[in-house]
Amino acid sequence: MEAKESSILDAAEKIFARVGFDGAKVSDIARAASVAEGTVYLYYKTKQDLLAGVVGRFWTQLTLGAEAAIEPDATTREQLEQLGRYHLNSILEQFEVVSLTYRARPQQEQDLDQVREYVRVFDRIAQRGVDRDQLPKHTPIGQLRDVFFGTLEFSARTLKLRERPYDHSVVANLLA
Amino acid sequence: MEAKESSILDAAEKIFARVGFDGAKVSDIARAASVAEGTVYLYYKTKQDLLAGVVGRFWTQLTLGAEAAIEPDATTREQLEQLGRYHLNSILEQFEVVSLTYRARPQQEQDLDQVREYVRVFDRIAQRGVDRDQLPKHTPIGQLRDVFFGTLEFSARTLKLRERPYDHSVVANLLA
DNA sequence: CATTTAAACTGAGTCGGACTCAGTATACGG
DNA sequence: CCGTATACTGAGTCCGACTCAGTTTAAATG
Repeated sequence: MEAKESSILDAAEKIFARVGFDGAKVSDIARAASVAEGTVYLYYKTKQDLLAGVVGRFWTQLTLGAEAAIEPDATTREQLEQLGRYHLNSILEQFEVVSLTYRARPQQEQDLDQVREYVRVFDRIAQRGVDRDQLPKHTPIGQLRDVFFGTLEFSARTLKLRERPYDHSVVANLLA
Repeated sequence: MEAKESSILDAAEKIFARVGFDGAKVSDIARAASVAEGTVYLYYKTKQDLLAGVVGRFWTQLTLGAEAAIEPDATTREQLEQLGRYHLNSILEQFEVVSLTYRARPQQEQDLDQVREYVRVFDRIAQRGVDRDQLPKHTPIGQLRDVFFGTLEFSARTLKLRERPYDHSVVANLLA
């Protein structure tokens, strides 16, 4: 990815986050990226495509951050707590960008590949937990994953909508 | 709500569900409702407003259905299973309409009032469970609610995106 | 009933913003 | 340098959300 393209993505992310997908004009994004409107369309076929680019990059970076936040030598339980805290903190801090994910096209497989990649971080921790007998032999990892991310995502939305301060006990309680 | 208005909502729901919010033209919705385009705007200020109408009605009906699906004399545990099954079945069956909820404006308080009303069905069951000693005295109902709906919502998305058949064990396992 | 007045409805026209593409600038090999 | 390809530009096109002057329907009054 060359400089011009990520400059477009930067501008798009900033403006989408500020005024939302519908409120953003491609012409404004182009100006913020110091580029002509037509240039945006050289890199992204449509505005919707540009959104997919922003969202994809975000989740890719989140995956990298998550992997960095997990201590390889910690117990499975500790690792899950680390991931949970990292996840909740991240989506609360960057709630506007996360919200843009809902505007991606779920029927377009490719649009959500990076989200799947991110979710696999959980799967790897859990699988390793089973392998080294820190989780029961037949733990239903898929269902556990749904509980984990589902709860955190729903909690985050609730917290944001109510403007309540973040209750740090959520992660700890969830694992109990 | 007079006949013309619900005819507009019916048409909008059908077309939004089929082609999505962006793919739907107000003129098509108007024709499907046997009404002029301008008439739609007498009832709803904007297309976004029309969406809020569709989504609001959906959740209101879901609340009624949920209340009907719960046996007043059952144990708390049974009631939660009933609600869980009803919820998961409903959102899987009407996934397209549920998805429209994500296009509502979360910052507009009023847009999500009916969703909050629906969620309160859970709170009432849990509160009653505490009152009649079927749940521990200091059960954190709010967090339990996040786990409950969060997990089901995330599971439903996972199931839909993977086109897997619905695994009925999710609800049972969740409560265990 | 006829008549006035208000309310509901209509759809051709306006307007804004996503997207196009003919033309211009820049890079690069010979 | 020149020729050619590649990157970029932004004025113009097109489409669909939204408006509003005009028309129809309904209600109120005598």
